[in-house]
Amino acid sequence: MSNIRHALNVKRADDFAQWYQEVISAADLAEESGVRGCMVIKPWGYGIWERIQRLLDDRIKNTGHDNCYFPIFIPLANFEREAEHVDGFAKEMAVVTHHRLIQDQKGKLVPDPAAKLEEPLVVRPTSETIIGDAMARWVQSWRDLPLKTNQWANVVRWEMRTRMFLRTSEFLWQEGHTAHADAAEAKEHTLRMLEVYRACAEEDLAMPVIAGEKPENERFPGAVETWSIEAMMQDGKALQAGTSHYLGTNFAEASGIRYQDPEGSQQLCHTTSWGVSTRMIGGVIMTHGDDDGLRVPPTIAPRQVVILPMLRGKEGDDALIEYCQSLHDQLAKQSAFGERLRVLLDTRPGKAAAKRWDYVRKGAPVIIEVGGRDMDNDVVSLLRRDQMWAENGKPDFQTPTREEAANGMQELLYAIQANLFQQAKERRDANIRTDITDIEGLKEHFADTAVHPGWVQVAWSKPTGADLDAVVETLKDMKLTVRNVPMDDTPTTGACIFTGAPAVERIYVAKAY
RNA sequence: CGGGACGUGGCGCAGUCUGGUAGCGCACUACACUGGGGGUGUAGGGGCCGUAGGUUCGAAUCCUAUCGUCCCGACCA
Repeated sequence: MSNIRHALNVKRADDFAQWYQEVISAADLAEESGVRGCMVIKPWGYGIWERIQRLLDDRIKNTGHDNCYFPIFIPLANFEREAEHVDGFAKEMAVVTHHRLIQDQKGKLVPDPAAKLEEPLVVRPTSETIIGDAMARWVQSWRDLPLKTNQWANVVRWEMRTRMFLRTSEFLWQEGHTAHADAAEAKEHTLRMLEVYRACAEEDLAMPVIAGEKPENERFPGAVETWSIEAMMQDGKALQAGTSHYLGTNFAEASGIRYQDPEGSQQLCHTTSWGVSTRMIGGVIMTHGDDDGLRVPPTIAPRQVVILPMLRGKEGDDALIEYCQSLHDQLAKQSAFGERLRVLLDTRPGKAAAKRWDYVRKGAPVIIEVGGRDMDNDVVSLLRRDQMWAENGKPDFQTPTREEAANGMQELLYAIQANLFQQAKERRDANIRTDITDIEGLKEHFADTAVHPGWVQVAWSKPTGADLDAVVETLKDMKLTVRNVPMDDTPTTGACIFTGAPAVERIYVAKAY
């Protein structure tokens, strides 16, 4: 046990925040950019994002959406139209005020006063307003509805405190925007996209989530309802991994999105918006990472299988590479999860044993090392990243024949995917308490640092306004937040843990990212 | 944005208090040895010490400003 020499210097149990950063650098996912709050996403990290994009984009297309692209700059006046929206975002906006630079007396480049924009442009923090404008043009008749669009884009929110992938000033995301004829259809669509996110998180990212409705205080600025998927990280904190909003007619009114109904009268559209971002990658790290680095689920791994020939820089290398190449080709012809296998044969000079640890840290699901002796016996040495340590504290290499390795790969990848999900789900379920019925109990539970705090689901009366503010304040003192009310929540009885009034539903309470 | 810490070769650090012009480990390069495993040895390459001013004969070291990073808080779809 303790004689295992892990690939990272920091252990999750010792310092989770530092471990998180260590994984990002050790797995070569991203690095600092020198620009406050902005990061450089490196090939392995971006490769994971591309995988998520591909899989989610398919799901979005399959639910009837087409991709568009809207400008990164939004006229200030345009942004001003929805009051709550402005309140929510005004304090974190990047603003463009000039369109030219000139050199001052000292030779420094400064904005040219003569090139000041008459109306400043804001860098989009989200695109409801500018897409609303387009929708107002595109929608005339009830026959134009529903209008279902999506865009993949970057957005900017001037964050006070940033953390790689979890909260950066600039981040990449997908934002869907739809317009519907009535509330029922729009609400139904909001939930449909929430379900798409749930499926994407659980099936593609192997990250179990709770899908549910956000309480009033956590709503998106300008939304009537906000729904989310919440994932539990290994330190017990909750991560909001995706949101879906029913916007009512708020943005339709602001942008004039109207249609003529079959009877000939003008009606306001009901709109929705929903998004997931590169934050998902932070979720993958904190869901699947271990003391040896990242573990990437096969569905989103840029490379699912890495083959490392044990080269010696001598004659014999060529035959070994040929042997590995044939394994590579055999694997690359196969499929799993409805796609061709992604296999890397790494023939760069260097020791296989040394390179192995790079891929362990990156979390490649399957690592295959092949030496001369393997070749002679027509076998390979195969390491499963999701269960890589043997009893003796050494990497647990299996030695199937080349045929067995090739023929069993699809099944192996399915098994790894399932195992990662299972591990995460068991850990989450083991860390949810549902038996706490008073504030004191809540305090005790979260004060005891010896116990993994996780989440607590409590009965509550769904307070609003000032009553809700009081609840939020109470929780804040304990560094807790209300997360969401799960969709499959059954009617509850008893008293609200906060107000004492009759409870109407059960909500998750947790520390959060 | 408030409090704290920090910024020295790719990474991790020492040197800063007591100014004299840069060092260690890992990584990297070459060669040799080794050869089922993150190996060993020898020899090398790489840094105007975040940036800009200032004090001084002389600044990584002292002063000022500024940029960036981390932690705590406030804030946050």
